[in-house]
Amino acid sequence: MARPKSSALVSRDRVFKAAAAEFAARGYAGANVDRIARAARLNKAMIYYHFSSKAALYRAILRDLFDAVRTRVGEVAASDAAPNDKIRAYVQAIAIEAEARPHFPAIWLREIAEGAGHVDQATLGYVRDVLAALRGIIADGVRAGRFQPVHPLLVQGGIIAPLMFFLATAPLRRKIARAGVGGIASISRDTVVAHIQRLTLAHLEGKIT
Amino acid sequence: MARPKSSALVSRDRVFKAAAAEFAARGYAGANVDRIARAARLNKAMIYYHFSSKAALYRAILRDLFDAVRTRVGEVAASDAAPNDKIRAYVQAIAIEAEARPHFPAIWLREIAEGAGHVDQATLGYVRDVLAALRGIIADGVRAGRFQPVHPLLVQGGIIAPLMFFLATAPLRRKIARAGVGGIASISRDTVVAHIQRLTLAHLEGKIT
DNA sequence: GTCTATAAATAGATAGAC
DNA sequence: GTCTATCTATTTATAGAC
Repeated sequence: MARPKSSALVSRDRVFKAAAAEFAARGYAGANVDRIARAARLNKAMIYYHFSSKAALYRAILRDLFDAVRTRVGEVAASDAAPNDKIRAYVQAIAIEAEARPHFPAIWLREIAEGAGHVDQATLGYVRDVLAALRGIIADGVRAGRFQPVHPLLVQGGIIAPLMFFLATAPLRRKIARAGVGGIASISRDTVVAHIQRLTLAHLEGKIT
Repeated sequence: MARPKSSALVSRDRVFKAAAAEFAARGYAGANVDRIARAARLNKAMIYYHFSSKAALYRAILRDLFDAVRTRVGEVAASDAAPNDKIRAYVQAIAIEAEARPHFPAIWLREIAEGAGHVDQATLGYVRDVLAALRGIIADGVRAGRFQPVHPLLVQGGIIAPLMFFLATAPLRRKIARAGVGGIASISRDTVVAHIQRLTLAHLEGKIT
């Protein structure tokens, strides 16, 4: 069983999860520590017992998020798959970590909007590692004569921006669909991931004029 | 000269501009009415004189933004250009309106993150019109035998998400570049727009497997 | 139209008991 | 580890003078 020995872990984890949802829904400034406490079925003081401040709590969530992506993306880059399969896996890796964290898309979008204002040095390092992994995959493909030498950030933006857009709007699209507007919700996660994989590979393989 | 007759217009406009910058930088909840007033070289009471509340001020900014896109995109759809040129012009239209409003990308990203929580009925109508214009352009292309019948929202997400990502991160990328990391800032607005135009057309023309 | 002063509510953080 | 009570600062919004 994954049951922690100490109840401290349970309570800390409850704070973490509740805070992630609150920050995603309302942003850093809009998040309310009291509301986080209520959602975690605890009181405000417990939040400051586990985390030193609202800002530190938010930074912990950011670190977890980018560390997870860094780890999984690093595994993809280190594998011995072919470059085009690595790109497919790279897109999947980000989608998987995003799905494991419902707060991921909204928080990511907000940090972009904010110029990464809450990102600390550790997290910034993770972001750099992610970009370095992608750069490595592209370089391999170029060496193998399969990819064009395109700018990694252009590739990264083409992957993560639409992916986060579709994941973040999924709840809204379902709501609109329920309100009677047909068709808008009928784009599944798999459709989007497959589409982004194809588009990214077409770009890298120079199939786009 | 475009000089307004009454100074009221000048002051209202100063509030509007200062508020747009504040909302973009800090989000709705993080925005501070006093700071908006200082930036507008006015006092807080003047904001409530021109706009009835912080929420109403924000909604006015949202409406202006989506109305501008709706108008320009509507002109593109109504023109007699070929479908592929209309798609290029559609991408350009959004880029142009975004550049005319430095606050556009950040506010758009935040609204997506928030599930369009501040979007009122009027603004929602503008969003629908934008999507309808794109749907029309695609339908024309399909009738002319030039486009595949792809989902308009998939196209829209593929255009606007990366576009807003690159526009929103431009200041941050410049900052990182100044701090010594080379290469990251070297993606220009024109490069991004051209890239998105090509990718979108490749998608619509079925050039992607 | 523009300002100062202030009301009223909210929210981050801490003290201290258990 | 967990709680209640509270301090303190901030912030939206308004009253009322000029």
